[in-house]
Amino acid sequence: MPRTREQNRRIREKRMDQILQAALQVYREKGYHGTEMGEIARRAELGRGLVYYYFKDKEDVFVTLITQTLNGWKEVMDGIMQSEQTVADKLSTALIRMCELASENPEITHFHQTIIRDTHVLFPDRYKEIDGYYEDAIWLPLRHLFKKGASSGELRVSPPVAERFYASILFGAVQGEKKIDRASIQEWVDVALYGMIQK
Amino acid sequence: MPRTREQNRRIREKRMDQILQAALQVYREKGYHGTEMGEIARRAELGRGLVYYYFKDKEDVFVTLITQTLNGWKEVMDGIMQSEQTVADKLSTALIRMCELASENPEITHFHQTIIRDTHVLFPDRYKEIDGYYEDAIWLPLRHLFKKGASSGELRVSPPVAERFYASILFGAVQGEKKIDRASIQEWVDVALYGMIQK
Amino acid sequence: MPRTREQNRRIREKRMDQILQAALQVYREKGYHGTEMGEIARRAELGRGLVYYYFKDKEDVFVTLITQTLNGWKEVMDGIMQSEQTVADKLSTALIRMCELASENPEITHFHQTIIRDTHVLFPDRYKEIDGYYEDAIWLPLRHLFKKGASSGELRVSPPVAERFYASILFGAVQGEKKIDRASIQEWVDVALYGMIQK
Amino acid sequence: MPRTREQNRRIREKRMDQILQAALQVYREKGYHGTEMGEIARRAELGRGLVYYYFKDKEDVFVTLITQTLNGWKEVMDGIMQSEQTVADKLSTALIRMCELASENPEITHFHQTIIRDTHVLFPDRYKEIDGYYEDAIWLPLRHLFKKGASSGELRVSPPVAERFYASILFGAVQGEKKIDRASIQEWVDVALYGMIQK
DNA sequence: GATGAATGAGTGTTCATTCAT
DNA sequence: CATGAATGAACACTCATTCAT
Repeated sequence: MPRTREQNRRIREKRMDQILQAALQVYREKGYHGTEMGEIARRAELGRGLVYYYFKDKEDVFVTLITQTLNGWKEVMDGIMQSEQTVADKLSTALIRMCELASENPEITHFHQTIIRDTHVLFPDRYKEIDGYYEDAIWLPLRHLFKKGASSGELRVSPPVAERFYASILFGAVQGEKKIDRASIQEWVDVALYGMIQK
Repeated sequence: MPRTREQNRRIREKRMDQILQAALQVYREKGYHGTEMGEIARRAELGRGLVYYYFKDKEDVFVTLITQTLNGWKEVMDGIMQSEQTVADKLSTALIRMCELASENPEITHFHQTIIRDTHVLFPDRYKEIDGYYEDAIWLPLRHLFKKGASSGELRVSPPVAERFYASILFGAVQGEKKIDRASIQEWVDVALYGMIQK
Repeated sequence: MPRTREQNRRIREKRMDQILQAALQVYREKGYHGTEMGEIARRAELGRGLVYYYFKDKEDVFVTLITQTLNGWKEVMDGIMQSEQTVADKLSTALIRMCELASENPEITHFHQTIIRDTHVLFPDRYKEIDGYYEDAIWLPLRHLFKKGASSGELRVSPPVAERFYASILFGAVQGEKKIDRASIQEWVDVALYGMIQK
Repeated sequence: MPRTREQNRRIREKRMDQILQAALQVYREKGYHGTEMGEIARRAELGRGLVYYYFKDKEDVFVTLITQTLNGWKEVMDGIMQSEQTVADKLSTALIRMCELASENPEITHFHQTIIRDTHVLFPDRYKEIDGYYEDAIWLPLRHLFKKGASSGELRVSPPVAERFYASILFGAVQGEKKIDRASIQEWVDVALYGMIQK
C-alpha cells in the first residue's frame, strides 16, 4: 500500500529541513565552497542523492536557505511597520528586534551576513532576484521610515546615510564569532540611535 | 650578459606587484574561489608558472596582499596615536583617515572587508597569524583608546561595545558596490561619534 | 474483494503497453541514454516503482519493445514467403510491405533503425540474442530469396551485395525526421529494383 | 628557457590528434555515452585534465572529430564537382570515391554514420550547425546534380528520391562491422545506379 | 627569470535501481 | 498491484600545482 499524500508531505518537509540545517552547519564551518554536497548529506544522515531529490543543486539549497529565513524576518518587519509608533520608535523597535533575532540565531545571521556579500559571485544569474528579497523584506520598509523621519525632522541624517548607518549597526550586531549578548543589545541600540536621532 | 642584482630586484618588485594587482582585480569580480591562478597570470600578462616563482601558492598571493596593505595602514594609525590629541579627537581623526583611505582605495577595502570574514575558512593554518596582523595594525591601538576614553569618561560606552561599534562604522563606509563619497565622510563620522561621545 | 485472474491479466497488459509506449515516445526525443526510467513512469502516468514491477530493468523495457514489434514483422514476412510469386515479385512485395509498415509506424521504425546499430553497445550480454531475432524475422527469409534469385539469374548481384543493398533501401525509407510518404513508396522501390539511371 | 612558439604549436597539434584518435577508438567500442573522458585520456596516454586543456568538453571533442573529417570530404566532393563530366558520371565518381573513403576509414565512417543520427539528442544546441556542415560538404553539391540530372533526363527519379536513395547507398557501404571491400565497390555502385533486377 | 604543457585529486550532479509502506 | 522516497555508483569537469624546456 503506498504512503498517503499527507505522509509523503510530512516526510518531504522533514527531509528538506534536515538538509537545510545540515547545510547551515557546514557552511558555518567551511564557507560556501568548502561545503560539499556529500558533507551536507552525511550531516543530515541521508544519502547523497536525496539532497538532489529535494533541491535542484547546491545553489538551490542555499538560495532556499536565504529566502526561507527572509520570509520570517519580513513578517517581523511588517508587524513593526504596521504598528502605531513614531518613526524613531519604529526604527528603535526594528533594530532591537532584528538584533534579538540575530542574537538568538547566530548561525543563520552569520550565514546571511556572509552570503549576502557574495551573492553576485556565487549566483550570478539569480543575484538580482535575491537582492530583491532582501529589499522587500528589510530595506524597502526601512527606507520608507528614513524618508519620513528626515522630512519630519525626527532624523538628523539624510536617508542614504541613515540607511548605510542602520545597515552597519545591524551587521555589527554579529561579528565573526562574537554575537552580541542579549543584555548588551539595549546599549548597542542606544549608541546607534543617539547619534542618529535629533535631540 | 647577466642582469645586475639591482636590475633583478627591480624586475622582482615589478612582477610581484603586477601579480598582486591582477589578483586584486579578479578577486573583486569573482571572489576567492572564483579567482584562478591562471586568470591571475593572464591579467598580469605573465606566464602561469611565474606566479609560482614569486609566490609559494594561491594562499601566499592573498596573504601577501593582506599584509602589504596592513603595513600602510599601520603607519597611518601609529602616526595618529603618537599625536597630541584627546581620545575623542584621535578616534575621530582615525575614523576619518580610515574612511578616506577606504574611499580612495575601494578595491583593496572591499578585499579586506570580505576576506577578513573568511580567513579561518580560507587559511585555516594561518588565520591566527593573519588576525594578529589586523590586531597589531588597527585594533590594539584603538582598544587602548577605548579603554582610556572609558575610564576618563570621554566615551559613554564600554570598551567592548565601543570596539564593535567602531568596527561597524568602519565596515559600513564601504558597502558592496557603494563606497562613501569624500563629501559625506564628515557626516558619516559625525553620526557615528555623536552617539558614541559623551556630551 | 480481490481482483479476478482475468482482471489482473488485463491490467497487466494495459500497464505494460502504457510503459512501452511511453518508452518509445521518450526514446524518440532523447535517445536511449536520455530516456530516464522516471520519465517513462511519468509519461505512462504510473509510479516509478511500477515500471520495475513489470520489467526487470531498463534493458528489459527496450528489448521487449524490440521483440514485440519483430513478432509482427515476422508474420508479414512469413506470409509473403509462403505466397506463390517469383523471387523478384516476392522481393518487391516484401520491400513495399516493409516500407508501408515503416511509413505507418515511423516511431517504431525510427526506434529499430537507431537501436539496431547500438545493440552491442547497449546490451552487450544480449546482443547476439537480439540480432538473432532480426535474423529470424527478416534476414533469413530474404537471404533465401537472394540465393535463389542469384542462381536462377533473376538477380544481377551476388547474394551478399543484394542483402546489403536491400537493407540500405529498407533503412533509407525512413531517414531521420523524413519518412517516405505512401505515394512515393512505389517510386522508391522501383529505383531500388531498377536502378537510378535511365538506360 | 621557455619552448618556442613553434615547438608549442607542434606539441598542441600532436596532442589534439592523439586525443581525437583515442576518442574515435573508444567510441567505436562503447558509443558516445560509453566513452568516458578518462578512458580517452588513458588511451591517448595522457593525463585526464589534458583532454580538457585542449577541448572544452566531451561535446567539443566529438564535434571537432565531425568537422575535421568533413573538411577532408568536402575537398574531395568539390574536386569532383568542378571536373568535366556528365551528371551521371559525377554521381558515379562521387559514389565510388565516397565508398572508397568509407572503406579506407571504417572507423571514422562508422563514427559519422552513427553520430549523425544522434546529433540532435547529443548536441541539442549545436545540431543545426553540425547538420549545416554535412549539408555544405556533401548534400548541397549532390542536390545540385540531382536537379540537373532530373531536368536533363539523365536521372529517372525525382531529386528528393534521388537524394534519399544516394544517402541510403552511401550509408549502406559500411554497415555495422561489415565494411564493403574494395573489390566489391564497383558492383555496389553498379547496383545502385542500374538497379538490382536484371532486365 | 620565464613559459605553458601536463597532472590528478576533488567535487557537483545524474540516474538506474531498491524498498518501506 | 502501486507509490515515491531513498540510495550510491559512476562520470563530467575544474583548478591548484608541477616541471621540462
